Amino acid sequence: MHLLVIEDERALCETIVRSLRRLAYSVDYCYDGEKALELLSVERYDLVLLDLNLPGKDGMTVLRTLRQTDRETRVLILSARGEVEDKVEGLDAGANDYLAKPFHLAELEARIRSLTLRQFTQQDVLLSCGGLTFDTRSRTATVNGQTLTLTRKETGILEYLMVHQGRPVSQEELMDHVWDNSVDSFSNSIRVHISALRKKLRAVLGYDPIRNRIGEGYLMGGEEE
Amino acid sequence: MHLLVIEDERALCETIVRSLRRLAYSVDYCYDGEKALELLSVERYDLVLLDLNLPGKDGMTVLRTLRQTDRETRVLILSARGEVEDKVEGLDAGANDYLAKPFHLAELEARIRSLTLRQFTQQDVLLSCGGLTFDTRSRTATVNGQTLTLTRKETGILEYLMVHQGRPVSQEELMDHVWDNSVDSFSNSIRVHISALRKKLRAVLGYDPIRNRIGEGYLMGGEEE
DNA sequence: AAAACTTCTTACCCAATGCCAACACACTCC
DNA sequence: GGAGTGTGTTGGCATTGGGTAAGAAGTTTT
Repeated sequence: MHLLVIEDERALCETIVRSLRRLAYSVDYCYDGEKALELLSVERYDLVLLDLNLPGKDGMTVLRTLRQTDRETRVLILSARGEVEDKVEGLDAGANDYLAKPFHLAELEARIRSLTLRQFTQQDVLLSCGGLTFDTRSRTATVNGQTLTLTRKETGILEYLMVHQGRPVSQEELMDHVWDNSVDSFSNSIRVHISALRKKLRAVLGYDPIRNRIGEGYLMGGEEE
Repeated sequence: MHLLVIEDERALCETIVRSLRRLAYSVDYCYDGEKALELLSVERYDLVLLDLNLPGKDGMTVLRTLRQTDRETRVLILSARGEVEDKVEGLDAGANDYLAKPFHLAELEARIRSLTLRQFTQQDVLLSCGGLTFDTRSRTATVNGQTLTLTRKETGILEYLMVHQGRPVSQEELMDHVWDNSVDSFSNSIRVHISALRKKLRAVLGYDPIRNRIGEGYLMGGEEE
């Protein structure tokens, strides 16, 4: 874990840094806002401990500037100002926590643990193949920025094929994964949907990215020809 | 946003619930730990406000039990016990924040915003999409300065869609997050509220910012076509 | 307790979607 | 080449999902 401590009271700063380093965190620190922004623009921190009363650019300015470009880095405000309005302002400006001075190191450390533990974040997974891109979060397919309008089944088929790129997928397998309730497999509805999907893809891509291997199934990706 | 308040002091519980509902949150509540665990095993909440001093199973037990199976749901502890050791214990047991009583509603609300919003979205207090802005602080929607008058459900739906911009949100998901008590999903009340919301938005924006993808859900933001 | 507003239910409409049948095509094996 | 099997395409039709209006049933406000 890489932390940054921004605190102009040297003694306090050193106390914090020392105790965090003892806990095996990797800690940078600085005493003013300018330096802080400089560090923040170069390094990537997991968590920033930010004092509000800083010489030069004050803490709120640092926070707002940071948040213009970076929403991800966690920020814990440390401030002598413990009024409700200050807390509300700090949190609404994008801080993840607000601890009023004076505080106990034990509490600070507990809050740091809580903030650095958080796993996630669910980022969009982009599948791509040829000029085709599929965003699994918004469940849309795009070809150089242009969104395709696909029906539900078409979307489901395309997603499944793109997830399993390079491997032939049998009709039966598609039935099982794209259809809710196993329908009788004598129907040719899959072929109908594949057909519609191909038509749309061909219209935009200029070629058909879905290949068929007789008896095996449908296949996207894999080697080129 | 779907919240659960667990607090045995009836008066306080009601105060909190009422003030949150006024902000158009969907709020469930209960007075003891057993009931809480029951609710938590059935419903899916965005955030849980947890008192520690509960009859029956106490708050820490509830938290630990929850965390055995669910690391995702956010928990904010509200406690009369403000000692450092209590805070450390609560946070280390998996709470995401700890607020000592007595507290100001304004601070509670700010911390709720911090915990519910930043989990999903990159944005802070103001969510925007098209010409539409949603202020998560006052929980009101505006179009170039003009405030829309929305009902509670409309506000809840709009907020949820705006927080999850770029992703289709199913009717079922809306049911879970905007409605307090799960209603049978055969009802089309969602469609009715969506219809009303769209009418209001259309009147002011001149277009409908809510798109529908049949079988998938409703969608705001994302690319244009 | 009436008034005003919000929410839910019912009912009906329309359009998007998926299914089927029928047929065309391609490949393989003889 | 012909028979057989697997696949592609099309258009019609039934179904489903979603939109809206109107009124009933709750809520909150006055």
